Amino acid sequence: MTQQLPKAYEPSEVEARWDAFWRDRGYFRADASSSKPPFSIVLPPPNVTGSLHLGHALTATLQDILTRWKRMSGYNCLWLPGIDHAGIATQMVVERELKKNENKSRHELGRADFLKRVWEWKEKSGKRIGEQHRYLGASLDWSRERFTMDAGASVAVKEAFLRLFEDGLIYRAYRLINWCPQDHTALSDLEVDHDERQGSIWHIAYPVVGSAPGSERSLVVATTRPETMLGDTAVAVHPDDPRYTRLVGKSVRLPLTGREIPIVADPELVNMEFGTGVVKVTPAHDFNDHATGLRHKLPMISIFDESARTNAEAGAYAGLDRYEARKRVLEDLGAQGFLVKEEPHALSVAVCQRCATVVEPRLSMQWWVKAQVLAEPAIAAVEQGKTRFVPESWTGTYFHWMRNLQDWCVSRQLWWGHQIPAYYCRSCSPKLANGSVDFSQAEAVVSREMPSACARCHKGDFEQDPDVLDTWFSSGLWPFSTLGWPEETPELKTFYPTSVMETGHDILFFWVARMMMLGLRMMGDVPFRTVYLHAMVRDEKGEKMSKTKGNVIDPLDLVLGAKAEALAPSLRNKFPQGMPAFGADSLRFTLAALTQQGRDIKLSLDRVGGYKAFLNKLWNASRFVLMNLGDFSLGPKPLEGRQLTLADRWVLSRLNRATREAQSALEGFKFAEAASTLYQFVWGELCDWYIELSKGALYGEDGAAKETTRTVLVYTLDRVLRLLHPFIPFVTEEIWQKLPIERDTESLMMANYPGAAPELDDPEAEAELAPVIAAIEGLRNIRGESNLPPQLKLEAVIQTAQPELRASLEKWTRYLLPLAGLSKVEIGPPGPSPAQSTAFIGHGLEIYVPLLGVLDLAEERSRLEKEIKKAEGEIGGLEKRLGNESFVARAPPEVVEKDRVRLEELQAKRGRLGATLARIRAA
RNA sequence: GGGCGGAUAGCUCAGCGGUAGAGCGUCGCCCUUACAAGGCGAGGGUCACAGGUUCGAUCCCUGUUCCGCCCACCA
Repeated sequence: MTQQLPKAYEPSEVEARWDAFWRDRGYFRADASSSKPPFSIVLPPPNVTGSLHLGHALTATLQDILTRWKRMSGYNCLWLPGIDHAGIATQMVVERELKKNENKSRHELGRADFLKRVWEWKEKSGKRIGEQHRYLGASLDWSRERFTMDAGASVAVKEAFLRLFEDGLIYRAYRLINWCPQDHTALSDLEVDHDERQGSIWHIAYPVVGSAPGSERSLVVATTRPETMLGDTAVAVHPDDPRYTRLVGKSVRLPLTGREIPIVADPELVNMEFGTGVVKVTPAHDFNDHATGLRHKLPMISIFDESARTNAEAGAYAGLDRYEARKRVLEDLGAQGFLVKEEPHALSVAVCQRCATVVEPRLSMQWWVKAQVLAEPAIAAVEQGKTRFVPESWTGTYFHWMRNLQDWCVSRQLWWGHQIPAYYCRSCSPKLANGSVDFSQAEAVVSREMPSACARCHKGDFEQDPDVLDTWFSSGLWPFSTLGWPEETPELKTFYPTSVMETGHDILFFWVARMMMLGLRMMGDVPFRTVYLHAMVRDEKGEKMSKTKGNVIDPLDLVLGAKAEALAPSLRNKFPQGMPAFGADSLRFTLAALTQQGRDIKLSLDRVGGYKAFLNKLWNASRFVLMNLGDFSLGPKPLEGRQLTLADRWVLSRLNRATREAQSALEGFKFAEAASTLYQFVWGELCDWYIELSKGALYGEDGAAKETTRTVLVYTLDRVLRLLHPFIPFVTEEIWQKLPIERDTESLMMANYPGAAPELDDPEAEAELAPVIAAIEGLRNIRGESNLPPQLKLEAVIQTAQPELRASLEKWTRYLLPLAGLSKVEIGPPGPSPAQSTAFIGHGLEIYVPLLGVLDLAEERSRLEKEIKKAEGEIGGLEKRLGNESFVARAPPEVVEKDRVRLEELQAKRGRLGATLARIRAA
């Protein structure tokens, strides 16, 4: 006896079981020595900062769909999990915790103890991230889980750094960098956001030295940062500006300090049209000014310390926060008559991506990667099609960025991260006043390990560079460091280049581009064949999810449900009773169904609910099948030699089409299309039609017909479960386990993914069933429109001029009668319609139902009038088009013919409806 | 200042040169022996706007307006 299913689908009950089942049997594990074709994806390692959000759920869903699909298709699949140490982000989180819980700073703890805390945090957070992935059903190979700071990654990082250094692609330089005064570290250009703000622009008069007293001439500069004037070392004008050419080479006296600075001509910095055409030059605190300073060999005066407080260079203004300094400078400028005016001014300020503090450009010694050199092969590889982007539109963005690369600042003044493998001799390096090594002046020795002896002084007392590497340096090595590089492992051989890099488009530059550059450099080949970039998940209104907006949805709340008080405010409104448990499958199916290319995903909770209903539908269809099987079981080659009935042939043909479409959608990364094809088949064809059509045979006498129906039902359901498994692994496994079929594997996830079988395509069957479906729908329309209860059996007359339609209807009354709720049907060629009947005309059929005194005449009249009006509207359109000579002459003949036929049909329809209406009126 | 998306039914979205589709929501009728998380039926759209190409445009082209994102050193 077949196992039965509970009446309603309960995701939490079902989903809890399968992850452990799969893992215990080792199904998620890849095999580096397998002879199957490889398919590999490395999971973009989530940051250890916290728990997963919906973006991660989308990542996991899409990658799991690909992996499960490929695994079922005979590939040796590696989907490799890992987590990222996320340098600055994690350090900040732990610092904040430390402050909150113990009211201590990291400096009070010291580097070693602080790092111990971060590692503790990493353990906890990493564990949670793993659990969350398991709740989502992600079939990751946990035996290969990695961390960007584990021993293997450290070896890889050192190796890569060393190689780049030896090749001259990593160097140290004293330059202007983005500095976060809050986090006290350098930032790369990418780690800086630009924020539009309303500020002011101030005009300040700088007196020209040597102009006649009394008629003293001034140059008026415009600036949004007046406090930086303390570090000005020139003013610049355009060489072609007639207003100022005479003054070039002279000097101005800096207000407040009285320092004399030159007037220089610079066509790059100065735009004559803008402001007064005079620009103050502060080479130590502005990128443009810095370049200008280099061009003119100007002194560079840093007036801020690491917290952006003014230092001794600021003279009387020393020791102030930069904004306080601005206030004081402006006050004094005003008091002394140098301030010409202040105007409101919209400006874009650079802020730290992590803490939103306004970034201060700062001169400092940092490590750099020569990005342009690495970019060349990365550009070429994409040009040559070795790696392609999906959607393709990202290719242009990639090229644009790659072709305009500046050198990459990779050193960070943090504690959490890979410490730079550079060492400084304590004996012969320059020292600071306090006796410690002055790293900014000392010469670095780059080495895998601490050197044993100094080449210069032969002593062996070294200190490692205290800085760490940008977190993206280690993640840039991820596709090969996780496979054992720099060792030549079997994994590397089998799985590199990886098949697909699936990630959010927000980290195209941060990560994808860096992997391309470093992969090509270190491995000599691209890190992945295809880059699929998905959209950002937003809330239903299209707003970015953020804690401050209170619209964050925790994926696990959707999966497991949550109490109202645990929800973000905007969700609490929607679910005052708490969030129901939709289950991982519902969430996964929703995310897949909403994944279009190049767009934001607005997560509609109603659609999550809708797809949960779909799972329930699938569940109940399966229940129906299982409860009607008796002791049936499906053997090998089940369809061979079967006398298939029309409905059987029809559903197999439709299944075949769905199979083909789902396959090709997946091949093109069209997740939504694949999901919706399968959805439509299951609900709209299998459930709505085949199951209904099968009931006659199923409830009838035992025998070959019943056996065949059972065969087709189980066969179709088995196929559907396989097709759907990559999308909704839990519920499909649960059902599949109960199917009475012969299996060559214990689990659906290891079963074969179905391919289309051309012999199942059956257009004749589809054509033959079409009039039956049309007749049923026509009769349902009459019943629905006339509010006739379903129990009321009707008698109908169906007339059609087409003999093949008549033949089909006559042959398949066994489908027509029960599904249309008829007690009797009369089928014939067009003739006089029955007296006092209502009509439905369409698809070549004229359907009449005698009124029998049960129908409301007025209602029937209005229904018929409405139908006639609709037909007439369409007739009008068609007549106009067919009356247009150029349409008839130029449109393809088949289009014209189609319209002619359609017009005739409609005219006939109008005629018949009109006649029917007249008879009702006459009654 | 460049670049990329988007604008289709009340909401979330498909469609992308030949009569506008789905889910949810709405309105009827049904607790029909898989499913009321359901069945059947219905209503609901000048496909942002203006031009152009075409026999024909929601779909192609141009421009405009909004929305979102990315890049850029505009004092």
